Amino acid sequence: MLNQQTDLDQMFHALADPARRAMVERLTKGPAPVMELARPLPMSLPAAMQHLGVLEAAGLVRSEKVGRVRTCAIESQALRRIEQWITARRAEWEERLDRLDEYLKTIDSEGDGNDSGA
Amino acid sequence: MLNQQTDLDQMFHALADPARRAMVERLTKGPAPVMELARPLPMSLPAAMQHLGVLEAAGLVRSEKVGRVRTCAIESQALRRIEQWITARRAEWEERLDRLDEYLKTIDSEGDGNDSGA
DNA sequence: CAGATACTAAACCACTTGCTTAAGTGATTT
DNA sequence: AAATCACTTAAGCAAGTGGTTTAGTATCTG
Repeated sequence: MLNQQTDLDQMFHALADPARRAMVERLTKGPAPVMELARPLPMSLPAAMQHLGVLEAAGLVRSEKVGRVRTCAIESQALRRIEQWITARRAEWEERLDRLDEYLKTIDSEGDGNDSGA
Repeated sequence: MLNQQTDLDQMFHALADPARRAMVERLTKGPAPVMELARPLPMSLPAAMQHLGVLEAAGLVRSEKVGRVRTCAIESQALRRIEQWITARRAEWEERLDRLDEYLKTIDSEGDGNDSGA
């Protein structure tokens, strides 16, 4: 529970790369071996493996090796964590706008038609 | 519409740093001058300015200079863009689980009451 | 068992990040 | 006008990133 900060760091960082987002997008359609994740990417297999490592370290993907094939799958809870952070910010933001709106209405009905602007 | 890829890269990257997320969190409470965003951070003012630059480049924050004070505010549409990407992935993922569930039910009712479970 | 397959590990290198300090600019206060 | 304030720019540097190639390790296949 302590280092949620670092968790978010890693998750956002992991998603800040098109190759890694492509992997995540592929994995939302179902599990896949490393080979299949790497094939469409314009880079060598070791490079793709490093990206996969970043996704796993961030907790966005989990994988298991059976025989010589490592099968990867998405960890949906991690995505939810990011979603929550963003939703919280938006909620705060929208609540603020609501309060501002209330305040403006208060001012509007406070005095008579006195124009104190400018 | 073209470089949405790059947009997402920049937005996720911008949020992958605790100093920058702190700035965003502060700004969801309302606009603030650079000074106020920089003060709580454990770094020099120029360093904080660079973080702010990353947020602006990503379109998450907009700012305007009046006199010698630059006032910053959040750009809520950008947050919504990220939220949409994540929500889309989760929707895809959950839809897949639903389909899988349907499929399993199909198999289950295919034969008679044969218990094939563990 | 020879050879192909699917990763995995290691060494390396160009480039970018994330700070720093020092100096500069234009507004505002005294 | 002089001093202060709130940035802004620039130069520089240690550390990290994102790729490469090369070589190695277990599987499978014939």
